[in-house]
Amino acid sequence: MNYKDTINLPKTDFPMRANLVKREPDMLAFWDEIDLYTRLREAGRARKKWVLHDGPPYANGALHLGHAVNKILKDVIVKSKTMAGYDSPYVPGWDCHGLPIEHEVEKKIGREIYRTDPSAFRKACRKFATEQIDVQRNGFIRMGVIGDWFNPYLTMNYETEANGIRALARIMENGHIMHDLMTVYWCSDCASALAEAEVEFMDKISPTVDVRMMAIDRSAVMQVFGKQENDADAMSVSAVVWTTTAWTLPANRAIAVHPDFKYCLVRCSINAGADEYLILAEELVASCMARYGVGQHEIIASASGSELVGVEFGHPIDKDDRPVPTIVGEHVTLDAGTGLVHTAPGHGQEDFDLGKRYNLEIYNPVGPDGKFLLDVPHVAGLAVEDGAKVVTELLRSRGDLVCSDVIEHSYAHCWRHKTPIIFRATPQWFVSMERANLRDTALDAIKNVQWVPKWGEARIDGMVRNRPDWCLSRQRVWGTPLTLYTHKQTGELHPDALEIFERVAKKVEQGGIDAWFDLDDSEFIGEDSADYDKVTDVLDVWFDSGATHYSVLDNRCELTNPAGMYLEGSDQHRGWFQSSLLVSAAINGTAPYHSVLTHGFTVDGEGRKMSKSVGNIISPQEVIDKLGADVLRLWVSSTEYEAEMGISQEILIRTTDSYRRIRNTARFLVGNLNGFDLSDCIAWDEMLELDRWAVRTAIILNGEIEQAYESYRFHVICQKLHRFCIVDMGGFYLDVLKDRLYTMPRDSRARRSAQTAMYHILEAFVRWLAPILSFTAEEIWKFVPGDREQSVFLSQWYDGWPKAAMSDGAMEMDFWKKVIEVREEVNRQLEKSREKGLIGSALAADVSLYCSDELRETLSRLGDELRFVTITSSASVQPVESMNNSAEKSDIDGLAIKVAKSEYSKCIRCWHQTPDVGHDEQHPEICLRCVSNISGSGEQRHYV
RNA sequence: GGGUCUGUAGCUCAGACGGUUAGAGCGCACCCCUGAUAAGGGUGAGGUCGGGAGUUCGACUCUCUCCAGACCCA
Repeated sequence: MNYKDTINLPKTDFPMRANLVKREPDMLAFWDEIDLYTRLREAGRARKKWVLHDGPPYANGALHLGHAVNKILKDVIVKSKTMAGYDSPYVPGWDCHGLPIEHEVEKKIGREIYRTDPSAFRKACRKFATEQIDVQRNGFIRMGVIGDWFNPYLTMNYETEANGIRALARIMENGHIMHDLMTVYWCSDCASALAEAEVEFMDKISPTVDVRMMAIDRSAVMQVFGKQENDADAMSVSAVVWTTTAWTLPANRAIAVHPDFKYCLVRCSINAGADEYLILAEELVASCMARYGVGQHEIIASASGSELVGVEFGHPIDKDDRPVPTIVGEHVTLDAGTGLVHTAPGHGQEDFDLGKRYNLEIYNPVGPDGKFLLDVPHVAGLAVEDGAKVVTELLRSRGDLVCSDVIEHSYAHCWRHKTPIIFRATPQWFVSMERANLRDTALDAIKNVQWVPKWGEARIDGMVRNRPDWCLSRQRVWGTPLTLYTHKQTGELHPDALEIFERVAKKVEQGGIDAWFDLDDSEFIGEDSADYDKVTDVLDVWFDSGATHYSVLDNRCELTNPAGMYLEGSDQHRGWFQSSLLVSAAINGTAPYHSVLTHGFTVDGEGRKMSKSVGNIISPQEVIDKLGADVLRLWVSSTEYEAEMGISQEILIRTTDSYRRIRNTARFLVGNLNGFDLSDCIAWDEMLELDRWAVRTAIILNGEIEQAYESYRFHVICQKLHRFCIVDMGGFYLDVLKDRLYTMPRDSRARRSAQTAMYHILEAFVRWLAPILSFTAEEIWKFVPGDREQSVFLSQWYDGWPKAAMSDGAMEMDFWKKVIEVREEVNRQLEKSREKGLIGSALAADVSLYCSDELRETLSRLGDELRFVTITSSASVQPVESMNNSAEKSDIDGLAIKVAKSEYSKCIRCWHQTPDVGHDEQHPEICLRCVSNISGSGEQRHYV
């Protein structure tokens, strides 16, 4: 007789080899076929909503790991919320306007069209963005992210564009918008402002000038230096400033000094003239004297920069007509020049900031074409470079040019024209942080948000507290327009500004942002168009995305504002979280989200950021193509996301190992449930104790996992899952179970009991996996016995546990805990015997346990079934007193163990070595237990 | 230079309130099994908790400082 045929081995079509790379696309096709996203929405109709609002990735470029981390974390959360019983719609978005796309398009269709036909240019941008979205969408779908992929929100959708305009209207209505000057990079050839990204630094040879600015009140200056008027000998006293941009001298409005530097009063003769006093930084006196060609000089006195503050000097161009104050500038250095810095607030960022701080005039006499305005004396109509020459000559003729020279330095240039850029203070539109208390409103709103991790709150709080007003306007073409009209003479906004927003929005809804640029002004302001200028600026792209709670959440009925969660990388505290907060606070006075979760950036195995030059970049595509999306998802989920997320080949190998173990555990469960029907389930009271332990263990873990999903601690889930597979299942329960499953009659109570437990465990297990290992879970789902939803995602956390299993089972659990400890000690002794060559398989051994009374009482409960726990041919419990010296003490008090090689022959069916093998004439090679199991009523089990 | 973080065995992670020989799984080494088999089981060796200083009877856990790394600014 071939006893092998009488054994119930696991059998399943569920493959051991995952072959995810091939199988995952099939699963995607399945989800597509059953229209999973729609089915989920139908299923969620009556449920409470929980909305994760997607932060729109920029619609340009290949997906990198950062994208993958972000979208997968979102997907895990949305899926877990769905399985927790919420309706959790996910509408992906894309950020479509803005500079990077303009640049890409410029590369494709050339630079000219941008200026000659902005309308065609915008069209090309729209087309480009659409193509990029297609590529990125496919990538995200391949990762197993479930969402409304073919009905996403795009910031360039006509309706979204229109709603962006309306959002701006609400903000203006609430008094947050202001018009003010700000310095911008400016290219005279482009005749437009440049974004930071359009500026490149190149070496440039610039003329430099050292300019004398005469003290208005000589005696006051002398006093600062501790000198009396009569000490001065009536010699002139001047500050000397140095600059590489002589053309900015007409706009001079201050001299900046460092408060901590020492400044000297130097007596010398310049250009063979009469002796005079110059003020120079102490450390630079020598180099200046050398540069000026002065041999003899005398340092008369010195004073600190802070003492000089407030002293007035004559303007370098306007001379006596315009006194210029000395102010504090922390940015002043001693690298070059004189230590006294010519400050023109209309022509530089730092100068502008100082100008704001000291309430100086922000004077910009240079037009968009890079030429001086016609009302500027001396240089009217000249290009700045020519202006510089005229200014220099003027200074020379007046004797105020102390020295002129050239210098080679790194200077900002337009990346298109390679022309040196200039700074121009130009009127821009701002969201004011103070005008209508936006800063305070936002800071308050921050307190009402749950920040995950907690320190996110301090981070964004600090940023909002210290940020400047938000400059909204950009001199670009591909963006949501600032739909304003200003009066040609007064510069005032059109009185109907708020209504105009709505008029424009209506048109934009029909024809996109081009409606604003292309339609005649009379469409919007009728006859007034003669008196008003249309603002042609577009909005900062951060406004587009920052307004999506208004433009998208408020306008799609499946979504909610505020959202349940925003989730992005930690760079977005400054980016999207903040722009969204400010827009929402400006409109509604509240945050647009209940919670904000941030994750770290991906880094390599050494914790360094990924970069081309280091060559440590791993792309999501590469992982998916080699290992599968589920492995990528497992990596994302098993990595703690609060700090940096490390990835390397080794880490991916470990992740794959872990994946395989999880998969095989599922496969073993499935294989042993082959042919199992729900009607085969055994009642809780009828189940063997070990199986009840297993179910209770799973129930405890189930609670922990649900809790971990709820608190977004996915790496903990991965650890617990893995440990469960290895320690609780493979290392104990399933190993012990094999004898019962394989050798007992197919439909025996004991075997069905095991299957009942395995069935419940599998039901829970597949759900634990689903949010993370979505493809694999769905694959397993089809192998779980019983009728069920078409997709695991249409189910919820498992609650089909036997009712009685939920009751207190602490006593039983304690008992098994002890049994497991004993088993571990037995294993240790078995291993020693193996090392000695005494046994190989544990079934070759008989073990004797010499126990204290207490332990003996515990273990003897299992009777003859103890041997199934130890997986040995026999396991006897003896009193300690009967122990002989061949027993080994264990780490457990009151337990010693003796292992002996069994002398009985091996039952070829169950492999146990027992004295009764061959006692049945008909079955000379097997034990009586097996005889009963194949031809009798079957053995009885109560515990194991 | 500033702000917000991170640094526990080769890898991924645990370690309220400071208090016994710092835990787990993987990997590794060795062994077993061949009825989960491109699987499974067992045993074992690995950290003094980034470095240093301090507070304390006592610190991985508190303070300071240094180093390395990340993000955001300057």
